[in-house]
Amino acid sequence: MDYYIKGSDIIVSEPDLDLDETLDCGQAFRWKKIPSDYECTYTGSFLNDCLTVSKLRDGEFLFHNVPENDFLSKWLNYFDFDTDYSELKKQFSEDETLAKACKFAGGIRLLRQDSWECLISFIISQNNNIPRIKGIIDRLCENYEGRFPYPEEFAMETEETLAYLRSGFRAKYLCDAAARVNSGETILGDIAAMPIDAARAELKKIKGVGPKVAECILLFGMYRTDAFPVDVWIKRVLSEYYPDGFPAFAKDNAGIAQQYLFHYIRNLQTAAV
DNA sequence: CGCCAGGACGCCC
DNA sequence: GGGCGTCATGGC
Repeated sequence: MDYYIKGSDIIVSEPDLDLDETLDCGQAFRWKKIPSDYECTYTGSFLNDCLTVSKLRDGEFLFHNVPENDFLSKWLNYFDFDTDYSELKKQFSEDETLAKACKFAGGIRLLRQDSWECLISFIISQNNNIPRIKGIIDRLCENYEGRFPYPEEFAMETEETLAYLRSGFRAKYLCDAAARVNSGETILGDIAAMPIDAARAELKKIKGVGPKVAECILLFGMYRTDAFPVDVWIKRVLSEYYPDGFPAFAKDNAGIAQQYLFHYIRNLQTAAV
């Protein structure tokens, strides 16, 4: 990744980034594609921090009105710009199916999101579809002036006060999660540093957090790249392409490989196989 | 109208 | 420890 400053903006060169594939692939839910004079523009947030980013051309992006300090301290990390995805994809491509997946959606990057925001977001995600997940999170943030509520704020909510979310049976899970985090019974920063099986067990103490959601929090909210969320789509991939198990060489970055595979299998009809 | 959505829980055996 | 009905809500 290279960047330079142009007025109040930052221009970023990064061949291994596609905004659609990265910001609208089901790992984050607060990014919106908005009309603009550019080929593609997204606006969204990460906790309190808002950003508008446009594609100028393949591999070149405009970060609107971002001070260099903010870019270096927040967005560089959020977009995982210090990781060489070309190298990762090269490693993955030893495997035939992964090679196809990387070729199909090579602009996916793993966003380094906030663990608290991920915990809430992926509790909402269970047995739900992406448009509705986004709607619920939109209503939540609108209620907090467009930002994501802090644990101490969310812990004040009850199933009744959360009715406006229309999150259904998940409201009681959200309350339990907020109460645990706010009381210190669950310390997400500590969990992020635990051996992965201990971290899984600790996350699953939260009501509404099962194997899949725990894995998503580890991968998307704690940058545990060895976490491997298995949903119906990945189950299909595993049974069809990896009956003898997932390739061991990709184990440390299995979660990132999972992102390519998830996108690939979901769009298999449009992917030139 | 029924079916499904990046699942988890509670209860059953 | 695996199998199964149930859980709100909304888009199709």
